[in-house]
Amino acid sequence: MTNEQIAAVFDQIAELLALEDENVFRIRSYQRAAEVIRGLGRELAEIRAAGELEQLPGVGEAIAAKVEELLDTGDLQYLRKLQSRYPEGFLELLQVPGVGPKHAKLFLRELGVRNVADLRAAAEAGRIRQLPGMGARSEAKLLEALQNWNESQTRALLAEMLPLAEQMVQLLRGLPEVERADYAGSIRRGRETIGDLDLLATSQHPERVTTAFARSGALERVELAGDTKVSGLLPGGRQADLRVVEPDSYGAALVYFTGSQQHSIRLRERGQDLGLKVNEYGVFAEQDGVEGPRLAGATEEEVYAALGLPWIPPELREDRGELQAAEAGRLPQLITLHDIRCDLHLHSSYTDGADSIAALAEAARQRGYTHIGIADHSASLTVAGGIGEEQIAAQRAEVDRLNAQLRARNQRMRVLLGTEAEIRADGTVDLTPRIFELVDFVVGAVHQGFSADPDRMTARIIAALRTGMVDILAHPTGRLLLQRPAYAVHAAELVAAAVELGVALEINSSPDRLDLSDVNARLAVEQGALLTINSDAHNAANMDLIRLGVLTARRGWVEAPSVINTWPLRKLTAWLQARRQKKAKS
DNA sequence: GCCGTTTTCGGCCCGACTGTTTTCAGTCG
Repeated sequence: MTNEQIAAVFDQIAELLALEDENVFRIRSYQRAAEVIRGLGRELAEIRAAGELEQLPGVGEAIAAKVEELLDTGDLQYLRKLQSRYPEGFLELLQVPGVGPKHAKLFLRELGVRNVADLRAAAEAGRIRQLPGMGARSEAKLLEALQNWNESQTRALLAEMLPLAEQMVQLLRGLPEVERADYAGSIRRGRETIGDLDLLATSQHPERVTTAFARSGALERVELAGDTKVSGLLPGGRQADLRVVEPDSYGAALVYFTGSQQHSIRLRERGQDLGLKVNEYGVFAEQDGVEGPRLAGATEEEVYAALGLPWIPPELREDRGELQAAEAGRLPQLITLHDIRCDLHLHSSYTDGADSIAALAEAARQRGYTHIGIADHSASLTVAGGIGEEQIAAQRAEVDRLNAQLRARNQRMRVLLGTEAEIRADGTVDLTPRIFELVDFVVGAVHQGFSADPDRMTARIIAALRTGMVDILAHPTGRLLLQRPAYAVHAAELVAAAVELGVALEINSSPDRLDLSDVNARLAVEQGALLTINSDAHNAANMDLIRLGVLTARRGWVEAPSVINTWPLRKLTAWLQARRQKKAKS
């Protein structure tokens, strides 16, 4: 079983235990274990083989035993037992906004509601309002939630939500009484998919802002509106939450609403140890349960400082060791968009790209880059109009002409020519070494035969790397977010091979790829792999997508020096030269 | 269920909002 599958089992156990009205801390243990497992770079099977399961944070004797059972049998008796107490599909009820374990069980017990369809029928028949603790209002809210449920239940891609978030922040900043406004939540942390949009504003009069926002029409439907909080649905059905606090609390609120929840919990626990209370309004001295004066709150830096920590970049706030690193003064110097000097995976109009090489070079120059790499599809990817040696030779001539022109105009921009080769099912590459008479570098990629099992896929890619023909491995795990699962290969083995062979692993910035993932990027960093962050743009405008790749890299604790896109052109070409010489010798 | 250079037992983050059971439980993040 994959880490993701095992994490999903623990999430399910947590939901079932909540139905059982179990101790909340026991429930939280399973949730925490699930999150820790999702954040692992290594596969659980490997960690188990090394006898290190119980060394994972949040994994003790009981959970370790369950991991082992899942790895050995692909099944878990404990889960089966819990599941057997509820109808199939019952847990889906908990996905309906406003329905928690208590109500779900009430519906089952009193009305025989077994799934979402039953619930809808009961609500439409007016039977919910007859239940103890429920009324006509509860029933109406439930019906409304059910109506919007389908459209809002899937997560959205980061790229889809970022513009929406920026738009909302602009709107908020334009409201009277608003002093500051920002987006927070998982979008500020740069997560690859986003569940809902968290917005934060400051004002001396929070209630005026929440009222104005609720009336602004920004939300298609307002679900909840209080003095400091508004929730509702954006056009398109995405959930949005606005919180408004006073300026003195801005930093504390930003920390809190940026999360992650686990990061917030760790901060509050740390506060407790120091005799401090941490909430979204600030850090307060606390004695015998009595809240003392506010020690921090206006800025994030101040809040972290009150807890004896340096400011932690939002992308790291996942409870994946960032507090320990901060305490030890070992936070990474995260790569920034500003560090990027080039984009090495661009498609031109020679194949399925929209723009000429010259247009791409100019777009890159405008972005402050000093060089780019064209990597059009090679001949065997016919669906993308892949090109053979003859056309690559024509590209070479054009690139040489263009570089001469750029030099003549004293423009600090150079074009490297690459090609995106196919890694075939047998682990060979659809090119011969002669290609290096024409191109400066080769990007290797798998575009077909994805259904192969992970063992075979891993062997296939590593074999391709061993040919020495591949300088950059594009979108290494082949996932497609919200479409195709993340584990097409054994990432850890792939990283090890890339390190051994000096191949750069790509963080592909396509919105539905972001591959390597944050977790795998971190694994690569820890193993000392070279990385490359590329847009994979098929037109000049999409070169801006590299921002997503940089966010993903930051989530993976990536620092600039290990990313070849941050290197000066001279260093990059020297690296490629050295690889060619090594290949020639072998 | 996990965790611990003050603990191997007794803790475990904190607050907003809603609807309804007039004092709070349920849900959410």
